[in-house]
Amino acid sequence: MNSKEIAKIVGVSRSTVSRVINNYPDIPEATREKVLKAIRENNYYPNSSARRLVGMKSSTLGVFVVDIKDNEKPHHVIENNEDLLYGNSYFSPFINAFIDQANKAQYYVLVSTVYSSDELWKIKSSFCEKRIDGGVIIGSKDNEYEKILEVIGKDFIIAAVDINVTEENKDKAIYINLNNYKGAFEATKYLIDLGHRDIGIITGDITKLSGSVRFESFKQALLENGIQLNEDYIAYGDFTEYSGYIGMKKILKSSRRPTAVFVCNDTMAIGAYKAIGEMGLSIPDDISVIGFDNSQISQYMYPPLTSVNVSLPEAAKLSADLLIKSIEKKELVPEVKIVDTTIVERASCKRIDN
Amino acid sequence: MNSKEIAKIVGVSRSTVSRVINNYPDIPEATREKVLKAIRENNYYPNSSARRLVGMKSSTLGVFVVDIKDNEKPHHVIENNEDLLYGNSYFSPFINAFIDQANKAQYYVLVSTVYSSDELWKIKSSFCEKRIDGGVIIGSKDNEYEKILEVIGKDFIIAAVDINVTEENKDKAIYINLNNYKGAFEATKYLIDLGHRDIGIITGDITKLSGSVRFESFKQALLENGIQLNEDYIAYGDFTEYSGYIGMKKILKSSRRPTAVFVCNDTMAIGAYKAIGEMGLSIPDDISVIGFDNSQISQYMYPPLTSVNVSLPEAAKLSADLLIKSIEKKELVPEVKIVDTTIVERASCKRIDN
DNA sequence: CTGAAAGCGCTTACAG
DNA sequence: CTGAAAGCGCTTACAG
Repeated sequence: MNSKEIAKIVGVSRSTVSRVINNYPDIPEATREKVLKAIRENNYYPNSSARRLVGMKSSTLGVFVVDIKDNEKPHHVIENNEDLLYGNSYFSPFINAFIDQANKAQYYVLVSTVYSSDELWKIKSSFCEKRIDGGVIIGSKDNEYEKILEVIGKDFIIAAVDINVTEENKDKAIYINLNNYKGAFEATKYLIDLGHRDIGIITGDITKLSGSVRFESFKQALLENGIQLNEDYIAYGDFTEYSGYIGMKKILKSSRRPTAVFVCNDTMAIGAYKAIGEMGLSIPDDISVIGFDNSQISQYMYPPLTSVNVSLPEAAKLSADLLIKSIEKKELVPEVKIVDTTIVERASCKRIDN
Repeated sequence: MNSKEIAKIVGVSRSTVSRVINNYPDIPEATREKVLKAIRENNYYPNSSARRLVGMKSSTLGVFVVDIKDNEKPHHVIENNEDLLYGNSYFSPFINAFIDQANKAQYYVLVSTVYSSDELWKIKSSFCEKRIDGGVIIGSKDNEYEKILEVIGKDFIIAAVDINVTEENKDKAIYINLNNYKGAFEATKYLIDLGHRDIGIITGDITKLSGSVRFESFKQALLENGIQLNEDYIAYGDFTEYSGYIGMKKILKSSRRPTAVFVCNDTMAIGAYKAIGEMGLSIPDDISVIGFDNSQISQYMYPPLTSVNVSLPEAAKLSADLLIKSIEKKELVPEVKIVDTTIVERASCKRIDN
């Protein structure tokens, strides 16, 4: 079944069929009705490839989940480790919300994963083969993102999440950033307000924007509150559960233990909990812990983890909306959006007296 | 940049360019090299729509996540409830593994969500508009699936997860089922072997295959072990956290409490844990709990939940592989595959003396 | 081994 | 208001 057959059935030309499908004005109601009826009765769906070929939009958005691990790490702590995306639930809320928002606007969503530099071609080919009208990149480090930008050129409608915006790149994409600075600052302030002075940190991957900003903000918050940062209280992690475990072990070995630790994401907090448990310490009595991301798991941890909520679903909806806005406008509308953060208090932090 | 331009640059015809792209034999190595070089240097990517239009495959697989809720339910227990897919992490491992497997075979993946019967068109149009070469449906109830089958006709390559295979439908799709019977049987047997005789159940949505089978299997296991099923110990849930909460409350009101409960999925177990906590009871000392799905959260619950593992990633990989097999063969190869289950022991069940 | 030509199914100026 | 025709970018018999 194609438009020609529909045309024959109704007794009009393909042009007319096309016009009613595309909602042209100036078509007599009677004709429109007849065509629509034939379409319905014959179960006709216009071929999407043919439409694209003549320059219509594909009504498809891409989401590229970049999760490149250059150096393999041991994962003793992780049970059931599958080591790939499906072992990492961090991106799922984003992907799911993005699909949902796109679908609402009648767009389809192509999802691709990039696990190594060799797979960057997936992003390029999706754009160059004209499979998508626009796409969002999430999970990439700044340097990877620069490489991607080079590769796909500047003629595409593209959005990036959690990427450092510079003079150089600011006109080349839509940027959705998380208010990491405020979130980390408030998390630190929260611990200080609870009376803590000996505060540690397990950082994220500081080659990612969210990793470096959370760390800087933590230091700034201590500084502004006249608190000395103890080098022993710093552990450099990489956002994985295992690094949280190792990091907390390291911190707990300090001659004088901190009374609170800011763990830069919830996944590392899981590892940190294990380390604390193994040392026979208890949360929050012996040590307070605050996480970041407010991931699904945080509410089920024991004790439930106080965490900084950054709404990935909100970031996803923003990405989809802005991408679609640019697509309908037929050109990239560069923009920078910041998704806000709030602290979700649970039971992992305790007030202490000095 | 198109194939014509490449042809001009190299000094051959478009036919020849096309032949090298599609790896035709009988092309002199010299010609092949020259064409490849021009393609590389000019950053040429064949237009996917044009290729599809002449009958090539789209190299795209669809995954349709069906999550239709006919009647809205209260969700008091759920914090941060967004009520949509991204509030439901159950499907994520499947989606992610499916994408991964498809990408490995050089296929793209289109993901769509269906939250109400009105949105069933998404499935139909993806197929009929020729956006995908094949697709898998997950999360649908048997009756919804039948409706989908009707709608999309029988000319497409389609797979379905967790659907009852009948004489009627068995030739119309590829079926990937979970070994719910064995899993539920072993879970029940596990409790019995631990010495439990007063065993309750919170069922899943028994209009879904996995819901009804797990329940039937539970009853059968009790029967074969000469244990009487107490009506007070049955709570009918629907796989949601809230129904687990309500279900456990109901069961705990029995004049004589059961010593163990089989909760038909982990999400409901979360609710059940809360109910048990609120009654001032402790797991597993006062009551043993076993879940189903071995979801990511189960290992972080307190105490960690013993659960039946069904590998959704494995089901996903199977779906992708079989779909691709049919596509390459250019016709549906109906098949039924069963994904196996195993019990993952953690700390929520205890041996008791009779 | 290779080119000219047809054709996939659509949309959109163009002309009336 | 509407039809005939061109053209989107590819692949594939067909003929040589």
